[in-house]
Amino acid sequence: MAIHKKEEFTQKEQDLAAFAKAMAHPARIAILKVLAQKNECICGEIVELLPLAQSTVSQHLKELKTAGLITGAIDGPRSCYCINWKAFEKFMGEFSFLFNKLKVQNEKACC
Amino acid sequence: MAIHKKEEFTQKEQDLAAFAKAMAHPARIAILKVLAQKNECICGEIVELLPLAQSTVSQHLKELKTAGLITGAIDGPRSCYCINWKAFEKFMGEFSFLFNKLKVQNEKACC
DNA sequence: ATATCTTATCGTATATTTGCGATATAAGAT
DNA sequence: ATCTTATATCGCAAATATACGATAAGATAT
Repeated sequence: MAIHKKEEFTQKEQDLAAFAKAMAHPARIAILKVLAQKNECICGEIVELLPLAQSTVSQHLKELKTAGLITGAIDGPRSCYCINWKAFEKFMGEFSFLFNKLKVQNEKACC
Repeated sequence: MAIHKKEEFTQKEQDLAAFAKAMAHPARIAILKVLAQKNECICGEIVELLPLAQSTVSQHLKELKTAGLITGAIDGPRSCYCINWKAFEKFMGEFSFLFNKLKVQNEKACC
């Protein structure tokens, strides 16, 4: 790859790609699903639900947190995570804007 | 990574992750944007619009096609690509179902 | 048949991701 | 202070992704 070319795209393109990347792994999808279903913020419960080592789950949580998809707070000896609904809304909205809106106009694709 | 663990997740989780992965690069977001904006199916025009070599763009197109996000057809000496709106609708719908629906119930997150 | 134009594929270098065990950190219990 | 419990981080190995030039393949024109 030599030199990254990612910087040559627009900020919005990079942001959408980063959002997608954060979800581009079944483990992270599964984590988000758990967090979405249980209103209570979870922590080590996730480790038990996933077929992965604790350190690996922690790494995935960190990635989701860095991407802004979830929030995390320390709760005594354990950590508590929640979905960041606002970030979700923002990105889903942008995707819809980019594609669904255009779809209405251009439904008849040529191939 | 030694052994892939992806297979240990549900098919739906894997599918959503694959969909997200296909969009997890600004170049592919940019390609989708171009295809969404121009109703005409494009080909080498994309190469001119992106800051990437022709072979790299071709590779990204292949990934999008493999993921089912775009369709491709040979048109004389050139290739013609279009967005697969149905796949888009399907995946966006699943994301909405997974997260937006739940959001209504659980808006008051604890962190 | 040859030349040209467009796109796909191959080979390869480098960067990033994924996963785990081991270890650190931090809070609470004994 | 020490032990346990929960979580984060480090270090490493293996797998994937990214990018490009070179080359192949296919269509059209000369």
